[in-house]
Amino acid sequence: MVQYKRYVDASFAALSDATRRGILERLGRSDASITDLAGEFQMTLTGMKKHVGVLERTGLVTTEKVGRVRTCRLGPRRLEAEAAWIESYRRLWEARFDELDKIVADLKRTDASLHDKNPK
Amino acid sequence: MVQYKRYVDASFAALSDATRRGILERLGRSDASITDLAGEFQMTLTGMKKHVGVLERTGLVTTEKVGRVRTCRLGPRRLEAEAAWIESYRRLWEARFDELDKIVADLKRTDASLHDKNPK
DNA sequence: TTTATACTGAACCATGTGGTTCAGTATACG
DNA sequence: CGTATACTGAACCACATGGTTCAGTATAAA
Repeated sequence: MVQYKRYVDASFAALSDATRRGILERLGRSDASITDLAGEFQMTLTGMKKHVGVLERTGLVTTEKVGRVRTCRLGPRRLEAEAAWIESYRRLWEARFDELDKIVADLKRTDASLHDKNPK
Repeated sequence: MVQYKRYVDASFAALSDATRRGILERLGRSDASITDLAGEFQMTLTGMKKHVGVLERTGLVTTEKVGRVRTCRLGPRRLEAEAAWIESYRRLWEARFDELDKIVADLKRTDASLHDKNPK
């Protein structure tokens, strides 16, 4: 459970970087080597390796080294827990604002009846 | 567009901390002061103020100070862009793996016909 | 065997993060 | 008035992040 939370932490953190989101989108089109990715995102190999490492640690990317080249592909994680958290938050948000609407409506009613009884 | 990306960056970063996700869930139940939140999440007022500041900057929380107390409530942002990104990623992931399945199927077919022509 | 390619790791750097303490300010209460 | 409450800002801390350079190692190609 704590472990679960940490995974969500790590995934959201991984997604908070535009380059890493770009890498995921890129790997959605086709697999790529570190050199490919470094070229496309204008970064040193070392820099790209680090980003791939972050994505790999969260399970969003897997890699395999054959000869000199390390091929990167989308990993097994599908952001289910993250999608679920966001969806449940959105429902919470709706519920909360419905509730506030009700309170506002009540206030308006009270206000109206005050005006009825005590206009001024 | 760049600005849009930065907002997504900031939201995902804000969500990468379990305490901040907890604060959002808590505020979904009812509004709360900094003192309330600091007590519930066992943290100093200053520490909590910082978390609220992060959430406020991303629009996930709004606050209003009346007298001595600052009341925090859920803000206008509903994580639409973030939910959309994750959903589109999940579709990409499905498509990519369907494609890989097809490749594997092709390989199996080729392999089978090789066996037909050249059993060994 | 030499040379070029592809990656890797260590070390460094500036900046950000998640937390603290301490010293305030502003407001409410008696 | 004096005192307690609620927050705020500055400063500090250890550590993480996003990037770099530089010096390797391992493999492929000529």
